[in-house]
Amino acid sequence: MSDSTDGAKRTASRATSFDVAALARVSQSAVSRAFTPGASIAKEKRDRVLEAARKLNYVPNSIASSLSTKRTNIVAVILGNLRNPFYVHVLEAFSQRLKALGRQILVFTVEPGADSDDAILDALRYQIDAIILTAAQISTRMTSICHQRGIPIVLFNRYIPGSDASGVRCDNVGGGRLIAEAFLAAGARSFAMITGDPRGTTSQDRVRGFVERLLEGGIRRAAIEEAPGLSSYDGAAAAVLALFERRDRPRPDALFGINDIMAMGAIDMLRGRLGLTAPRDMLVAGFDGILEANREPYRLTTVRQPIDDMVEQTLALMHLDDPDTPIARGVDMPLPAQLVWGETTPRPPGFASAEARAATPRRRGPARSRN
Amino acid sequence: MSDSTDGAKRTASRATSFDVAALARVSQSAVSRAFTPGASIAKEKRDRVLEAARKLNYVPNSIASSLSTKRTNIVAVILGNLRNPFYVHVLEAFSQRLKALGRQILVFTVEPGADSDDAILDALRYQIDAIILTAAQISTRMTSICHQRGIPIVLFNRYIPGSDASGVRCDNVGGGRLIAEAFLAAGARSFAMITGDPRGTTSQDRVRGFVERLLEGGIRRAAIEEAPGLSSYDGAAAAVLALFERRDRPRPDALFGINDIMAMGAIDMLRGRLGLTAPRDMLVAGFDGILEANREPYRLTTVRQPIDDMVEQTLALMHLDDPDTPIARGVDMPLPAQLVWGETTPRPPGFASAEARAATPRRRGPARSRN
DNA sequence: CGGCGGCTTGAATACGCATTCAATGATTGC
DNA sequence: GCAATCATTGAATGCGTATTCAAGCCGCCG
Repeated sequence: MSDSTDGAKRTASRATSFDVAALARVSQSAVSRAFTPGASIAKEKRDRVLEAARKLNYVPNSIASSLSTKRTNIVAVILGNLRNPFYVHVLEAFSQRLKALGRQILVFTVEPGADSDDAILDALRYQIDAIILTAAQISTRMTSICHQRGIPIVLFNRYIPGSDASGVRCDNVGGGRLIAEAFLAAGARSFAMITGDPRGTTSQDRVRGFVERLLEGGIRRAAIEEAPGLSSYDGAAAAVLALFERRDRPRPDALFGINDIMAMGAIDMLRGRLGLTAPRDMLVAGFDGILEANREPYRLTTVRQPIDDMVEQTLALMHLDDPDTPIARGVDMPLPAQLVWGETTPRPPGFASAEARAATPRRRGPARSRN
Repeated sequence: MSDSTDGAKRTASRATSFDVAALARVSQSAVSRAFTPGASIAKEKRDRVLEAARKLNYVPNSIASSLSTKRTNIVAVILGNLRNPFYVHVLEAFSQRLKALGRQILVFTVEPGADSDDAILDALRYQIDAIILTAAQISTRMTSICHQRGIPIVLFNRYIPGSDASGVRCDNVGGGRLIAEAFLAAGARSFAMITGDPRGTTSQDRVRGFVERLLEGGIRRAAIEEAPGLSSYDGAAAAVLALFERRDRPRPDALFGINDIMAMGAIDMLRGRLGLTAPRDMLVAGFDGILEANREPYRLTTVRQPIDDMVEQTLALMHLDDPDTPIARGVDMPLPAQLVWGETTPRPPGFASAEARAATPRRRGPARSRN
């Protein structure tokens, strides 16, 4: 375990391609070629190089490599809010896909509500090949700088009308409509929503779709309660309380949480403090389709975002493999959203049979092990 | 929004320090100095440089900088399992602290149970300044390579006896004892544990402390059920079922989930499928002290890991600011763990008063029935 | 048998910045 | 008033790799 040079300072002895070249009795070029797939080098010589590299524990220096190739194979992922499991799932999905593509991830977390300009500037210093932006504001100055530098930047789960940056998201308006429809089908009469950060089209679109569909059903009013402190479990819980303190309106019998984590906060507040259970005392629905919302205490009716498809589209927009492709500007790519029936709304007769559910074990079925 | 060169290919026009120097009529050295805090440069000249840089949208190239300084200011964080919110909180904590220290994070996710050697090699290519390893195996060959290269590597929430790598963790044995003690104080007679990955000292130590303390209390047996598919919510749920199918032992009246997420899975399975509620039908406790376990459906009694202290110790071990300090080898740094009373165990008389709880709203108030 | 194209190879160079070194001008101390 | 110290400056060099370029080598076709 402990070698001879025990108390040694950090000797920082890192073999370079020249060291390997010397040991293998070849040129440095040959070493470089040995580690470059598809490079022109005789098989026998490559083996000799790899052998020498192994002996020296040689690890190619990607930093130096990046300096000449002008590609780092690093993608920046800027996250706003890891308190919402949705974005954790998003990070996981990107991590998995980018690993498969041989890319690294530089993560940035930004205070929810703060703008992401600083994070983007940090990212640019590292010459990242692309930027994925979730849940954060961005200035047009930044998008313009990125374009000037040839860095693709894709907004995930949001879009900014008129912006140069492209965005991948789901059909939030349509999703909001699905929830309204489910509520109407269940015979609800009085409606409420809990929203988080009112900036951003994601939230607005969901509200719009919801209200729009209610209108078509003849419902002209819906209470909209904005949670304090932006989107969060706790904010939603507080918003539910506030909603119940309003005496000017009838108590709602259907509650739409703008995302699952807030719907969960609402459900817990309803049950724990107000003694109300869904769907008996109130219908509840969320949005996102996160794993956690399908667990026993919630079984939330929600709209599932097609994360995997969204991730794939995001990667496609970035053209990581052919950097010379012109960057797509201002593309808005909405993907279809799908209603997932849980148990916080009664299921209408037509939907009584088995439904596709979120990617968790069959509800109440024999639990399977894989996670 | 759209400038004149609309359909332009990726022009990749990035100003260099030479461009800035030319515009500011100074040498490239001056530009470098203008961006280096503490460098010797006249204030007036620096301003001139910064002005020119602004005009050109100049962003210093950290890659090139790293090549000469041999420091990237990047720290690799290797994560095993983002399905467990504990590690999400850990990532958040590191992200926040490292941002404050001006460092970037390169994240790697590793399949739970897989070894992390590949991720480490990838990290080394990027000349990261340090490695933080959570929830993953590591070979002695890797630790040795890291040491040879002068890269500090710190294991988070685990340690490997006899390894060169240092580790920061909490006192898992002591924590396990605390849970046993809480169960004993509540008068439990028959005990069970649900464990995940049996490799790794973290899980073993918790089991050991638990069993050890039970022995001291005169209890000689405890059922240990290993969840299929390693540590996970679903695995724990399955393990609970398996536990109840064992007819050879009395049904346990106290259940220790090796971590909170598994305890949550157990609680949901008990309640949803077996109709059992904690603490009425069974005492339940977990370990970690995650936010989620203190929500309404759980209110879990658990042992809180001092994440912030652990993060701080981890950073201290890495000596990011003085790279010439010899790397600490094989340090094992256990921090004290603290019992957090929830509602899944009865609180003994002495603890009836207010306790420090996790940061969520006060547990249920007067349950008003508004109907 | 001559020539041509394809595959390998190594020397040299570029990538963008930090830093060393020597020189200059400015300032202080005596 | 002069020497000595100090702050500021630019030219030059190095960091580790990829890539270009020209040269060497081989086999193959006509």
